[in-house]
Amino acid sequence: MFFSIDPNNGVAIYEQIVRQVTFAVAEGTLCPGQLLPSVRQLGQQLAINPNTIARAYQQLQADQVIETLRGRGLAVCAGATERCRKVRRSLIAQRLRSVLTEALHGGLKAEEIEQIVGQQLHSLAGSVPTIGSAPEDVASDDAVAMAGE
Amino acid sequence: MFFSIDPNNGVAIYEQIVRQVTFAVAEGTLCPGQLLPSVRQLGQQLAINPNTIARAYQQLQADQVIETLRGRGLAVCAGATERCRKVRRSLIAQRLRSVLTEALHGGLKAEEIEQIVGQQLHSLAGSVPTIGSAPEDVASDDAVAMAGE
Amino acid sequence: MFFSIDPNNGVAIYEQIVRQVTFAVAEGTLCPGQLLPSVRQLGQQLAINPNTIARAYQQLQADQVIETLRGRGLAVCAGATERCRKVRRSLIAQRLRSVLTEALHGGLKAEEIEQIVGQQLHSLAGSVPTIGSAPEDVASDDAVAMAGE
Amino acid sequence: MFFSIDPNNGVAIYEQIVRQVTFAVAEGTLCPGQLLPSVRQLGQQLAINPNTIARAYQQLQADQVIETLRGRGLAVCAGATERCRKVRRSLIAQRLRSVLTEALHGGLKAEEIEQIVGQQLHSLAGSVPTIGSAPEDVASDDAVAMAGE
DNA sequence: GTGGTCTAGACCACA
DNA sequence: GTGGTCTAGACCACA
Repeated sequence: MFFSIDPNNGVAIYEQIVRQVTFAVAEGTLCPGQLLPSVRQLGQQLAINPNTIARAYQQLQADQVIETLRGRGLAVCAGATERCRKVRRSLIAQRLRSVLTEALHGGLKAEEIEQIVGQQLHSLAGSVPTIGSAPEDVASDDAVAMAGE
Repeated sequence: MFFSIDPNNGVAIYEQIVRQVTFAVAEGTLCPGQLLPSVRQLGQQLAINPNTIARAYQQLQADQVIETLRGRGLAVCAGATERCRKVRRSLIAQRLRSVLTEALHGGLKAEEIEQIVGQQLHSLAGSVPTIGSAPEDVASDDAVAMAGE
Repeated sequence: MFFSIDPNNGVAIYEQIVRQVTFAVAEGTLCPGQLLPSVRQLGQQLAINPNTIARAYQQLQADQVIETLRGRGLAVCAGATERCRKVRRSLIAQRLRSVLTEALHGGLKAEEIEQIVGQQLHSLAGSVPTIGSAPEDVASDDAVAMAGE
Repeated sequence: MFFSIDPNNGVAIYEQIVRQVTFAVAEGTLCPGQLLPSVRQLGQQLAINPNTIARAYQQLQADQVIETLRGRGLAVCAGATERCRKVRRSLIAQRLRSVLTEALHGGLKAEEIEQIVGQQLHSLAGSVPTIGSAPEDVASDDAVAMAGE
């Protein structure tokens, strides 16, 4: 499990961790029953205060993505994979809609936007380590939510 | 000039104003020499504290998008249109890249992402009154979210 | 709004605050739209660190009991009264069941327990300031649980 | 002697063990002189770390419920039955009063609470293996407290 | 003034 | 060793 945290991108650090864990579970990089890195360990690895990690883990517990095994650590919940897949799609769709709205609102034309998207997907596709992503349920948009903003 | 501010989308309010003014200039809704609404007036219109508006205007001055006309208010700078066009594309591209990176990183496949983008552009294209915009988010995608940006 | 916090009763302080706010909303002592005491103010009043208050308020936000009014404070959500009534009953029923189970399990007879309950209700009824409690929905047991004990 | 431990009910595990042993002695399931299961044995039976069992046994010794028989293990003290009866009633009464106070404080009416108690006693009475409970001394409330929650 | 986030460091229950 | 909770103090955006 790798994290890439950017403390200055406007998204709270704990939130970035929540999203990345959620995505890792959705993708199968983290499987039900598997232990997460400990609060202290991950804090050290990311050079982030353990309390911040703990806060992310707290939210992931509220989201029923992970659960505590007393004295042993935090493990991915049973059934979390499915839940995280839905949440992942919802989170991405939400951010996308926000950007697309701004772009259209700002006067960019749909074709132009699609072109930018296409370009970026191509240039990113190579560099992003797309670990054999499990097949996705393309069905409903933004089905569920683990916790409201 | 219409603004649509979402206090809960993670982007600071003053930043949203900066972006929307920039986009309006890029688009030609606001032309060089044209006066902006006063801090108080806009504050009242958006039901936002004037301090927040003032802060946005400060940054727009620093960005050389607007300038003070002594005793008359703030007006769009000469040459701002061109500058804002570049900035607009850059701002959008930047946000897009950020979302796309997260999506790919999170295991979504490029095709899937393009599909979501296509869907959303279609559903938004109708509702977003490009130029002289007004009503916002019509579609009901993304019911809830676990954690918004 | 009065709080009575016992730092040593085994229930986390922030949890006690969450419960008491929830109950106050259920009871109508706190009404939708009403502002809560500020984090710093309540912290001082209870001689508790403001961060602990903030944590309670965070959970109450996740529970959709309160919401932030940017820069102004935290206010009770619309619709929270109904929600809190259900939660209140559920929280009490949950604790009661836990005690009753222990009592029966430990060999006390049902009659004996009911007698103790009756005695205590009588002796407590006088001292507890039961502010005209709104009528209760006696429907389903343990409907929801916003916050487990 | 059977234990039912709930790791998530807010009461520390060692505390649950202390209470259940106390209750078993009160009830006569455990009699003076009788040996308790060893730390290791009980730890294995409950899938709990032996350290936790040991801590519970330590407290039971401090409470004069059990004592070490050199080389043979831990046995119920003489006179413990009587003592545990009082403690049992006190512990239950204490927890009950705590819940009832919260309930009244939270605006539930006495009738409503008694109704919930009645319902739950009926539904639990069947499932809880009430081992021939010894007659109880219904005298004083909250006589002693060996171990606070 | 308000809440939101983060750091640093402490103590507890449990393994 | 593990997570959970709490304190103390800082900086930020917003009113």
